[in-house]
Amino acid sequence: MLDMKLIRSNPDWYKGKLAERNVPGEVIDNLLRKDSERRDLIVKSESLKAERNEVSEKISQLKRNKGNADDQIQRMREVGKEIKELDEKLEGIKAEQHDIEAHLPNVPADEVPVSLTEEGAKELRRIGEPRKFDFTPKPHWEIGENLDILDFKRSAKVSGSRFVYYLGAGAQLERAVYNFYLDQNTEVGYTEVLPPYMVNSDSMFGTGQFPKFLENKAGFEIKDSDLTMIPTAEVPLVNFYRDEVIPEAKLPVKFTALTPAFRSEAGSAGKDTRGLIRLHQFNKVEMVQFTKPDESWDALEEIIHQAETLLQKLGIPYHVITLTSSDMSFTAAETHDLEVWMPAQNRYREISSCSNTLDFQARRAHIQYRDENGKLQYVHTLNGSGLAVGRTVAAILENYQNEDGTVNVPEVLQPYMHGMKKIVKNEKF
RNA sequence: GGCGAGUUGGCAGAGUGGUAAUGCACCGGACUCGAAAUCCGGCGAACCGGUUUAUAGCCGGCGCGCAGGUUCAAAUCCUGUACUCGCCUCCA
Repeated sequence: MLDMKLIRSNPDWYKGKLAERNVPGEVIDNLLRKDSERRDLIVKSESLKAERNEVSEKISQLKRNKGNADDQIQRMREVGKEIKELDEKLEGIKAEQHDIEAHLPNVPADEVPVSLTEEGAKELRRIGEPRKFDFTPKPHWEIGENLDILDFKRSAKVSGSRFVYYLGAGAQLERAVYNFYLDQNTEVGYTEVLPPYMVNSDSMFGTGQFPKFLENKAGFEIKDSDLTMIPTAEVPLVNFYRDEVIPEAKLPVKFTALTPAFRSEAGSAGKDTRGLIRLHQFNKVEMVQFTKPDESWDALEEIIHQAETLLQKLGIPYHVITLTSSDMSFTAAETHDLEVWMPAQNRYREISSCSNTLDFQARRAHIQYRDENGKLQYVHTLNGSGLAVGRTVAAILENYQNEDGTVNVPEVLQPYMHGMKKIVKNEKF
């Protein structure tokens, strides 16, 4: 949520910035109109309420002295009616204003490339040489199916498209990857969390998924309940402190969690229909930080660095890009994606998204801290994948494949695989 | 799933229709070399609006889990709902 007071005092600046994210200027004009209408109503209603309080006090005195207050009561009956009418109108305007505010995305930071499409993302650096193959590298789903460590046919039967069974060494590899990630993240100061996988709609609003998520049918809501399957661990991690004041001494708070992420992938029909890239359910290790306002940009660098370290230890080539103003998630002020090299597709694919939301989520979720002057301030929240697990497995299968169809296990994962150095065909299934 | 109790300021805790006691804590002052104790005064949360250069001050609104209702007036009455605790039932 953006600060209404700031929009009120710098409307043109906000119009310009939000135009970079495809928000028409009329939306801001409309918002300002609602805002001033709302405040007019407040003034009217509150002055009547002040009068009512005053007269009620008199009525109370008269009654105590056994006087007659019929005139005043008659008058207050009218005033009461007027107040009710004004307040009903006010509620309507408030709801309309809130609806507009709830749909306004965060303002892009200065470094963000301005573009109304995803074209124009800035490449910051490229790390690791893509391997030269002396055979044609296979896509990961072929490798996985040939080795009998991935089964997309049976998942389709049991659940539908965009699900998968990992089997044997495949399941073990997935587990090795996320255990490696969790160990690495906790080693640099993140507290491991195992959060709920379903959250209520206040939480979904707090991190900025709702209301748009509902309109786009992007998530999986549980019928006849207020619960939604989490689309990312960011939701339960950030909302951990919703409606709370975090003691200053605790900041920065750093959480990491492994959770499944559930996404409907509405609107991506036909895209990445095969393999592990785009599933309704996938595992992800997430990092979340709560910081003081002046520390969040450093924290973003720290998160990206940690995500990069993971890929470097795995030995997978990647690059880091800055997303364009309109490609960022709704809540982000700036987002850097890590994309890993996928030999079979001959391109980089997203494996991590690291964002600073500044106080955008903190405002929605009411997460504050008390500064050295005792004043309440919104914290800044950040999130970054560290990393997507399924996509990591896909990247390992493709980058570490051998001509005979086997796959080498990256060295750092071998201890997590009971020393297994190579994945060979599993005949059991 | 059933029954019962609870939800009031940082904490504790009164208040069953007349507009939020009190204690601890906290802040200011007195006393003191200083502190403790004592005394005096203040403060009670966030939040919203008006005034203002001001996130200062002042004024007002709101405020007793949340949402409605009754009333001139609601922490108090009514309805719904969330959460917490206890007992029962069920269950990995």
